[in-house]
Amino acid sequence: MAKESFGKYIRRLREVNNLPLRKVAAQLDIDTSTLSKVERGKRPISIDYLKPLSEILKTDCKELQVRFLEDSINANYGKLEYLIDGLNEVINQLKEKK
Amino acid sequence: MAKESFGKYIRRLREVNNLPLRKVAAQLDIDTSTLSKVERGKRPISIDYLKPLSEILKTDCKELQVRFLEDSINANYGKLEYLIDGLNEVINQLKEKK
DNA sequence: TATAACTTTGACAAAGTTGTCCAAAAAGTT
DNA sequence: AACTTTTTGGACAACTTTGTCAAAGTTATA
Repeated sequence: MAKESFGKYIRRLREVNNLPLRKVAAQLDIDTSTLSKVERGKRPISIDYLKPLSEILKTDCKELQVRFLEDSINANYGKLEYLIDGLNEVINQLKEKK
Repeated sequence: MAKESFGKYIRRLREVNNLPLRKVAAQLDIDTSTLSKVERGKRPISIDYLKPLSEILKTDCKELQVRFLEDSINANYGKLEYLIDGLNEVINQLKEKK
């Protein structure tokens, strides 16, 4: 079964924390409607909001990034035939680089 | 040491094949100067050109995709703290999905 | 039901991207 | 050196993306 999307994930967290869109959006300094669209998958979130969002939603920053990447990579590179191989290679490069 | 960039890679292949920018660009149906910029890393290549490009340059389509991903993922997600973890997770998801 | 708070929708502006065109620069040839 | 071919640079138009605003729709509650 397919994993919960990024949007549904952050909506769920927001509801768990009993926060209205209004408050979360204000803390991120974006418009309520923008956040609403992100939650419903109508548009991607910008990468810079991930860190603050994880704090606002009191969630693991890593988990949030991982979920973001799942959506984003699939949207951007889903067409590629050799995506898995490419990702593995990228990981190898990144590990060497440290 | 850092790996050869995507641009340098396709330039090298083009030169090995003794093809001018003009010919490769024409086959891709893009402007010569666009391809020139891609080769010099002044702009990204659009994903749709990868397959035809691999044919024109007589190279392994997989290798080309992998090199493209290295550049592209680094450019788009390089900032993320947990990039490696995220990529691993994405790979797991993709493997399950098949 | 009336009211207030929350959420969604779509038109819009600003900024960023993608690719073209053409002139200038560089490299190769005779 | 003159000529031809290849490559580069930058201004431009078309398109896409990112986020805002305000009005309309929903939901919760008194």
